[in-house]
Amino acid sequence: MGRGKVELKRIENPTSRQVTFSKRRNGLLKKAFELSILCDAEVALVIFSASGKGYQFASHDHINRTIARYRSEVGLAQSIDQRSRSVEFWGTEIEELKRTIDILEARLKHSAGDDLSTLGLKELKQLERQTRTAVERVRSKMLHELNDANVSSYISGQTVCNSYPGIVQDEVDDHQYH
Amino acid sequence: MGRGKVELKRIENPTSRQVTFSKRRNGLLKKAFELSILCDAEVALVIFSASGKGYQFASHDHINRTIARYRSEVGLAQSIDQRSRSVEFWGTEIEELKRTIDILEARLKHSAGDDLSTLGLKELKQLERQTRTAVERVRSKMLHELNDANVSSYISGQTVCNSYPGIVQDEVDDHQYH
DNA sequence: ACCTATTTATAACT
DNA sequence: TAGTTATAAATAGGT
Repeated sequence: MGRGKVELKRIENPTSRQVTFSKRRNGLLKKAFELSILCDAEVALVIFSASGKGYQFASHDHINRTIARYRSEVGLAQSIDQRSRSVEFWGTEIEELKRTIDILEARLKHSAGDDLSTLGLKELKQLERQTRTAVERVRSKMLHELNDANVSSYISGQTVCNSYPGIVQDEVDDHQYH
Repeated sequence: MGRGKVELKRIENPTSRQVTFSKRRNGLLKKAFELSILCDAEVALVIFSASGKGYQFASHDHINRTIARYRSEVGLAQSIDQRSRSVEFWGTEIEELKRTIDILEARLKHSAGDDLSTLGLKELKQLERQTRTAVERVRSKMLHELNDANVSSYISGQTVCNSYPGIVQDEVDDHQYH
């Protein structure tokens, strides 16, 4: 893409190699981000320039952890074995994991409508939409489950229809579907 | 790029999401490869589809090793070496934290109505109740926020009260909150 | 860094 | 799932 076609080999001119690196690196990072959003995919990307400078993108926390470990391994030219046994290394790893857990737990509470006091109106609106969609999806899934499990049964067909408005109280029928 | 512009959000239609994933994944892998050749850069790219299928590119062997390690961590099998190393010094703490994170992430998805295929009817019922309650709570909280912000406004009071009774079907009123 | 002529990537369609 | 095509996006070369 550009004024001229370029053949797939190392660019010899150091200046244009650097320029191209900078441009394409940004393009690649952008596309990695887009893929993760558009397709709900998990993407991890690590780039090191020839001069050793590093760049990264990670769509998920647990990939971030992996990348962090990678960077610490490569960056600090220390034996993996030594480093992996150090308190420092595993300590920070544990801290990161705990922080991730805190964040996830907070988000889970919010999703259940708990602990909303810290949220602003904008977040509440977003959450309202999310929870509303969730209810619909769950109900739709339940409906399909019930239909799949009782294609020919008139009684359970009734159950399905009846259960739609008041879903909470008919746990008694559970055994029929397990 | 294409017949139409596309906005940066998860593609809802599963078919086109899958098609887009396939195309963009290939594009990303190709560009990662090109960057590594043209600019003599070190590039590692890991992609997991939402359904869990993995793809990767790595320009150098030692990144390959990192990726292999990552895959073994994320995948079901974990190398004996890794397990013994972490267990040797830190017991199962990290593994437990990771397991906790996996569980929380799964529950978070469920709370958003995603990834319901693994759930049984009983869990779906429970989830339905939870999400239904969540919507109510979020709406109630929004109501208070709005009232706090518009103490003297009769209109906003009306708006909120009307939205309460019918949770699923009154999307029509949404614009009043957005 | 900014500018555009071109090449590439890809969204919609088949 | 694999082609085709019109269009959006990336970017090579130049300023």
